[in-house]
Amino acid sequence: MSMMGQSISIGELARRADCKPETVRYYERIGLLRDATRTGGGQRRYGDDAVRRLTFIRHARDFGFSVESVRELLAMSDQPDMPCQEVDAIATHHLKKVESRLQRLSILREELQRMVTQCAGGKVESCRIIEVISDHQLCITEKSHGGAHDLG
Amino acid sequence: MSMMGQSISIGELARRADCKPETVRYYERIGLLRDATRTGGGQRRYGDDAVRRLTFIRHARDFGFSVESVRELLAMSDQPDMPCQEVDAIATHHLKKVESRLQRLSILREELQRMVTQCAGGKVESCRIIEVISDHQLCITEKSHGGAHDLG
DNA sequence: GTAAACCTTGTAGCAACTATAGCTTCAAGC
DNA sequence: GCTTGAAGCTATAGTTGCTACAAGGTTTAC
Repeated sequence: MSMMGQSISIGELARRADCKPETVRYYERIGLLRDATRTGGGQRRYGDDAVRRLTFIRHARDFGFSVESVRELLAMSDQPDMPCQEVDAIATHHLKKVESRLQRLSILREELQRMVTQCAGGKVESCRIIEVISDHQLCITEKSHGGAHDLG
Repeated sequence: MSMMGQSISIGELARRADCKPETVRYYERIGLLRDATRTGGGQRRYGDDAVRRLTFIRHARDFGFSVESVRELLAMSDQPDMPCQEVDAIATHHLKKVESRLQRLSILREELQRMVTQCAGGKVESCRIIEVISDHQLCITEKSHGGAHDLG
């Protein structure tokens, strides 16, 4: 137990875990963080345990674990005596996803590289990029590229 | 001009471009596809041009181009006489994004591999996976892993 | 005592669809 | 011509993981 008890404001907590107050409130709302104790005026105050917990969450998210996976990981880390098979299962599953995404992305890179390299810089009419997008036949791979999401 | 004119239903169109009717209606709503002609009863009917356009859209999306990029690519492919610099710029920009995502994902893979390999399969208390998530110091890389999104 | 900095809730927005509900229309068989 | 079942219609809400308001209330430092 720290001497200070619950003395950290939401802004300070967010700063320590490198996120924003809105995110902290969001995690509370969806039940990743417990309801904070409040001041007389209704503001949230946290202790060091909350800093650790939020740091764990942010780091797991940073690893790409979904919020639901983080929820499970948290539940398990709260049960230190349990065997860690499930933890391992979640991490392994996640690793597989990362690996398959990597594979599809590297196919995509090749395809895009080819497109860009072959574009002679003339008119749209004869643009290789437009051609390849128009005609799947021109792709190296038969299959789809996996719809590489959220790359802007 | 085809003999058939506008005779393809939304379901058939979706099938030909490998997507769902909902997606077609969505593309119409956001202006990627022009408003379809309608039967007396109000159902959409399409011609071969719509098949080509939708196929282009789906393929571009499959390449990971954002809807906004697709919109620009479509506008350009509608102007065959223009120089294709902008097309090239969009594709090159996208390629860069793919490359940087690839880099971050492969760092992530290493990190996850290390975690999973070092997990001895004992109790949660001493689980390497939980430890690494708890303590960023244990990571190979100083920086964040880039918050690998949407991997499930 | 007051002003700046911080906090509160609730709601809406982002991307790119996907799904649902409750209804209407179409095409084919009889 | 009639029935039936698949497919279509609109409108709206849900998905994921936050982020960004608006319109106020609280704390803290001077």
